[in-house]
Amino acid sequence: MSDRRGPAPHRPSKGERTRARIIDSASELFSRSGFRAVSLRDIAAHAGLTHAGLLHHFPGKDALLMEVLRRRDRLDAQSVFPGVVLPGTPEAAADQRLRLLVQLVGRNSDTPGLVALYAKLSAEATDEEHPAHSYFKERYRILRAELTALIAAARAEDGSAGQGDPAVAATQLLALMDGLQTQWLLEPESVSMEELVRDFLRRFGLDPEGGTGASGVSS
Amino acid sequence: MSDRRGPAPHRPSKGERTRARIIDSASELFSRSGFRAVSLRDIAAHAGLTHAGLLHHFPGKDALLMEVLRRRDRLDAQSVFPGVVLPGTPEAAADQRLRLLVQLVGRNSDTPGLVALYAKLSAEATDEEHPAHSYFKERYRILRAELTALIAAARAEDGSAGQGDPAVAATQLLALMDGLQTQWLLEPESVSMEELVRDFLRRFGLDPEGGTGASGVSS
DNA sequence: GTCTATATCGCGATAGAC
DNA sequence: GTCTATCGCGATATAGAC
Repeated sequence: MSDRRGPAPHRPSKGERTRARIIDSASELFSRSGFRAVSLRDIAAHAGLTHAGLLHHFPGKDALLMEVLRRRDRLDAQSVFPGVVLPGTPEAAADQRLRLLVQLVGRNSDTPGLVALYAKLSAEATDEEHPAHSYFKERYRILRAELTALIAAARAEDGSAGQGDPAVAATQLLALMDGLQTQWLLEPESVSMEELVRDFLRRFGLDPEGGTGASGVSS
Repeated sequence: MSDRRGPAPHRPSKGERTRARIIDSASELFSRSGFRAVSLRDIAAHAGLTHAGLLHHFPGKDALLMEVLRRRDRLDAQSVFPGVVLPGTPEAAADQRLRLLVQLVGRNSDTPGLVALYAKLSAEATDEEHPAHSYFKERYRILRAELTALIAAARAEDGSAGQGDPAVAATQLLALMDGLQTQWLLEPESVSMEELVRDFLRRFGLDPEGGTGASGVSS
């Protein structure tokens, strides 16, 4: 009954603000040290309450993890695959979206903590029993499908058809991005993720342009 | 002295046999459930002693892990990079060794437990403080160097020079193999690691032959 | 040299007071 | 909505029995 306007900005209650603070803290600590190494007590202390207080807002550590993951994925996907996040959103031209993808890879170099978290989690989550198992399974399924469509569209655009199965290229591209993260985390100076992904795309006749000409490896 | 012949086969003492039994048990359990999920008590029980007894032979869980890793790496490297394991060993032709590499990728599909262990460990080990950090750093450095030399040699053999920097291809190939493992562990039916690696090599003008013609992805 | 028993710690989780 | 108190569990450290 107040005089609010606009599409329900939803003023947060105290509980909702606490919840958000907890997710922020969890995201930061998980990014810094991984899932297993961080305790609920650590997160709670960082957010300014006790671990029992935290458990009032989330049923358990696993549920908290999922919230952190979902928030990050949602933000990342928004730029390259807007249609997945908000169905019906018009998508940019394929070659423009390929550029965005390469940029996203480059931007990941600014948050090594989060990159490491994903690397650890996607490995941990290969266990059937891991709380995030089905989440990652679904995530890869969607990413493969979206990348396949993106590659097919990019080829249709510049007329270079028949360079092999787009699904094969998509699976390889996804694997390349994942694998480069491990090498880059171990030795950031020696591996330029962005340049190596760009080179890979060029080899598939998908030139995302804007390259610097650097080789992508040193040492 | 006895009438032994040959290069000192070194008859094992009781302690050495216990040590070997422990490494066997650790290898099996780590492969089945990963590093974190297996306790020293589990390993000790499997090897027929208590966890404190085990700690008499190894200073800690980490040291035990390293023994398991070294043994596996040594066996794998022997086929593709014999020169690294036994310096001075003559190496087969490059194109023959590429075939061995692809076969090794295919053979990994028979031991999902070990593949999962490596995936988890290489992610965990990106932390500076992880006990296996420098081991993995060195491992990737060596693998990149050896793969670079192998690719360069293969190109020299069949006369197809100037297809781009071999070091770039080597880094990408290594990343591809790692990344494919994650996807394959999550959904084995949908990802054929061997075929996707073969396809990648073909695209670089390095045809390891013997392919089946299957696409490497389904679903 | 080989191993066991015991003690201590920090974890995730729950119950109930305020 | 947050606290204190407490549970059972697994990892780790040490003292000392065989």
